[in-house]
Amino acid sequence: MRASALKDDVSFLLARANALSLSAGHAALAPFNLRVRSYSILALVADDIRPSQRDIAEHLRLDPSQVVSLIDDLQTRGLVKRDPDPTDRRTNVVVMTDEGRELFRSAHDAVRAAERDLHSHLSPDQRERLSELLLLVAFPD
Amino acid sequence: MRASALKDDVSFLLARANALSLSAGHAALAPFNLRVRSYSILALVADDIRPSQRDIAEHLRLDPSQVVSLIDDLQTRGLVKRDPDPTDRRTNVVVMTDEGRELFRSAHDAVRAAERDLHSHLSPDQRERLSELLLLVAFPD
DNA sequence: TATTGTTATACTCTATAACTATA
DNA sequence: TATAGTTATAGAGTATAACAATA
Repeated sequence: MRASALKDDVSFLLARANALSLSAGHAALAPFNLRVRSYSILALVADDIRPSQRDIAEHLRLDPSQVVSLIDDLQTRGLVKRDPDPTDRRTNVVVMTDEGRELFRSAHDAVRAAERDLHSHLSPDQRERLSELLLLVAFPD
Repeated sequence: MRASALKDDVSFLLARANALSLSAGHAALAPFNLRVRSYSILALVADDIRPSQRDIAEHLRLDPSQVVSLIDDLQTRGLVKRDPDPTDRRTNVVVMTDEGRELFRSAHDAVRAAERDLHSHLSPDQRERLSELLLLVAFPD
């Protein structure tokens, strides 16, 4: 069964690997009341890049309209806030609050632990190479 | 932006790579009136493994109840059919029809072409290694 | 008792179009 | 004329529980 036409199909392997990773991620994030997508936004904002909602949408491959409600939720919970961009009154810049930073730190640890667990059968070298190759595929530019 | 906390996060890269691959896949499959999931079922059935619906569900990480409606659709279109398993009257074995085989062949070509295009910036060696590593991650057993 | 396929339901995610305020 | 954010809506994907037939 493993040796089906799909087994050398990179798209299929990608889909299955991602499904496993998503499950593990959601399980790890549940205690923090975060989903993978809200966690990703926190991660993006955590670096003090001050991204606009548009930046977030593009980097996370989300529609701008989805970002609205995700940020709404995070803002309601006091984890991020919207700052007006002084140079363009149309755009909001998303920044992290102290509570957000703290929650993200714990969530980040949990995610890393889950990931380490999920890939425990890979050698450090294999993990490294996987990461490099995936970066190429995820950001082909 | 590319250099955010997420860039060395395998889960994130996996998610983004999969999103790109899904888009390309859906675009390639649209002319055949297939979605990625129905295509995957065809691919699994195409090898004459005669999988049960349960087998399909497990291998594709779908809930058995989802498989029902996917097979319903494919069967209505005459692409697959359900054969009773002689050794266990509870289970259906899913097999391909001639039309199904023919459609799958064309769809398979289209998917391969799209995939080749999507990974055209990788060397053959990199593609090979990516495939091997993903197989390890997708099937950790 | 446990398992296969099935039905039903609710929730999340994804995709699209249209609107407003700014540029 | 184009872009950022927003609202609304519909469709696809996901998760769960319960049931009949069979093992």
